[in-house]
Amino acid sequence: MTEHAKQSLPHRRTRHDHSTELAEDYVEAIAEISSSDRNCRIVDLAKYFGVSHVTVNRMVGRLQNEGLVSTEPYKPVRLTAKGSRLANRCRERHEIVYQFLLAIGVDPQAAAIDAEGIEHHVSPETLECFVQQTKAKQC
Amino acid sequence: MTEHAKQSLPHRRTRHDHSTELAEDYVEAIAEISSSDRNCRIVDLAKYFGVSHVTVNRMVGRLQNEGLVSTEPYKPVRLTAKGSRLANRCRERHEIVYQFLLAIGVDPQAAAIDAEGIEHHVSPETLECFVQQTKAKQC
DNA sequence: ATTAAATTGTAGTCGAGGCTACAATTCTGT
DNA sequence: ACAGAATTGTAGCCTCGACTACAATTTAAT
Ligand SMILES: [Mn+2]
Ligand SMILES: [Mn+2]
Ligand SMILES: [Mn+2]
Ligand SMILES: [Mn+2]
Repeated sequence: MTEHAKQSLPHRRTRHDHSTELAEDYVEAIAEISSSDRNCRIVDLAKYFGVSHVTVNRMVGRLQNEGLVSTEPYKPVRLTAKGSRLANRCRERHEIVYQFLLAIGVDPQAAAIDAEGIEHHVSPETLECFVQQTKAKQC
Repeated sequence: MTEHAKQSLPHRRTRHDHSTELAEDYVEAIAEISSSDRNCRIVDLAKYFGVSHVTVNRMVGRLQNEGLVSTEPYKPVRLTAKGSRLANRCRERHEIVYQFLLAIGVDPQAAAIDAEGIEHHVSPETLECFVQQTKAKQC
């Protein structure tokens, strides 16, 4: 650790959050689409994220390299066990952030938008505080 | 607007937040360093963010193109009026997010780290809710 | 005044994440 | 069965944000 690591730690952490963000959103999306549709296709993900199918195609390849999804040419995308576990964790965290924003009075539309970005920067400690606050508000 | 814009709006918004994030963090850092040191140098920013001076150098060039900073070769980096206004807005938003996290019980270290990423995804509506919550807790 | 150190600039590389254009494959309707 | 539509894959391009290695300039020490 360099002398200024303490100073730059928050920004280093933010950069790390961003490096894992897409994988998290992808497995979450694949889980959601798979549960309703039964089959998650490349085009579904392209529509979901608002990007081209080419971008999705390459990202799915990366997720496969990381062991999070399994797919074959021209076949649907499925989550591996590892991918499923990650998806569940992300879905729970996302839901906690979203419900917390609602609980403090943010309107549903803004809460949905903000939660999509915020979720990736919430540490376990902060997440726990969100849970407690949401509970408190519901009493 | 395409047919699925509504579905993909949160992710589009998150991508947009990320596209403006670095400029926001840079002007905020330049303002902070300038206020204590008097002179903000490339190396100061490199240490502050934990990146190489080359990365900073190019980013400062971009900020200059956007009219946020002014600098000359081998000279310190200064904020323009426009850059100063942006820095002030970002500093205020950052502080609100940080104080809010403290108010709901997050420890200072975690709050500092999480706030650095969260701040860029907080809409004006949500920010206002943060302010109200922080006030409420202080009573 | 010279040398050494610090700072800044430049050249060239890399991977991530976006795109368009086009080719290949699979699915669907008649 | 086969033509057309939808889907998926491939080639090639771009910008951003990071890096190393090295050159130029400025600052500091002797
Ligand atoms: Mn999500
Ligand atoms: Mn997200
Ligand atoms: Mn930040
Ligand atoms: Mn972010």
